[in-house]
Amino acid sequence: MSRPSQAKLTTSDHNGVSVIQSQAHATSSSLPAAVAGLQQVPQLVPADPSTTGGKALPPSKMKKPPADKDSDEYRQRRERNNLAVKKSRMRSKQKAMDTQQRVNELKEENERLEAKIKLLSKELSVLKDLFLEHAHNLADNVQPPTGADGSSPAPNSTATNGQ
Amino acid sequence: MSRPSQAKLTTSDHNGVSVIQSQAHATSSSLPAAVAGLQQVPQLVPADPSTTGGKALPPSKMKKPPADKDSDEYRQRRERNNLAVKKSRMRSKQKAMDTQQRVNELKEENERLEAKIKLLSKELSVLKDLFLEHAHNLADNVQPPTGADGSSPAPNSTATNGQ
DNA sequence: CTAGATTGCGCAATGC
DNA sequence: GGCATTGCGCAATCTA
Repeated sequence: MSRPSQAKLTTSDHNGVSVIQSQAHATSSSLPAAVAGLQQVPQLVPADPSTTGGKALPPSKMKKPPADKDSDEYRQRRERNNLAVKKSRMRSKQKAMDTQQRVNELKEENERLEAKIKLLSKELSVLKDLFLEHAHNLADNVQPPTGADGSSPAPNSTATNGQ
Repeated sequence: MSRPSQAKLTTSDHNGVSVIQSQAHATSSSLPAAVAGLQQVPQLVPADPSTTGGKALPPSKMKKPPADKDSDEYRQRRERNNLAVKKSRMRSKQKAMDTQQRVNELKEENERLEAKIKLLSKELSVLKDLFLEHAHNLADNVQPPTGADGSSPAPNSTATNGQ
């Protein structure tokens, strides 16, 4: 033993062990040649396969051998996983950046649209004013100083604007 | 010696060593009581401080002691860092989610704006049509079957639409 | 210089 | 059985 490994009260139920690493994670592989001593692998595995119960092992319920650290298989799996992890993380980061970019684009577009709205609104108001003026002119022309007739004044319409 | 630690050709110049861990990263601390044997710490540090050159060590250029694994200080630092890391990652994730949210909001707003533009455009076209109609009516009224007068027709204005 | 914040990386559990 | 994701710890670096 080397560490107390006190009871874990946290939700984290990881294993909490690591050993040496340091290898070139290239596709190639330079396996360790010779290592002297030092190999604390909690080797708490059964001896023979029949320990599982001798049955046909339905859903397969057995303790996994703590992954033989020196196994060739193990190193291979690790390397593959490391690669996958790197890939996944890169994509994740890329996605984040893309999202950020999207935000910027959308913001720009928004401004564009708002500007257009402003312009259209202005145009509309101008046209409406023209209309009103016209109406007044008409009213003044149609009812010249001929006399006082009880005709109702020009009907105005000023309710066409909705937020 | 414990591990080959082969020459690192990769850009990564990490250290590449880890040992056992597993501790509750709570604010409290339950220090390890007793640990037996097992302590492979590559203790390749100078003996006395004068090794640095005996000078006043300007930019301070000395190899860091590989962090005594069992040191109390060490564990404390690690724990703090682990906490910081967790915090940082949480914030990072949160930020990512916020950004995503922002995208959704902006998209909605965009649709809203586009709808408004559509509406305004329609209103505008209606008004313009009304105008044209009016102009025609005027033309028909101002120039009744009285004869051919060389008056220029109603000045139309149809160039007010941008983009 | 000390301490937290970031970041790259490997490990292991788990999802698919 | 294999890649993809994800939480986590370590160490180097950045930053305050």
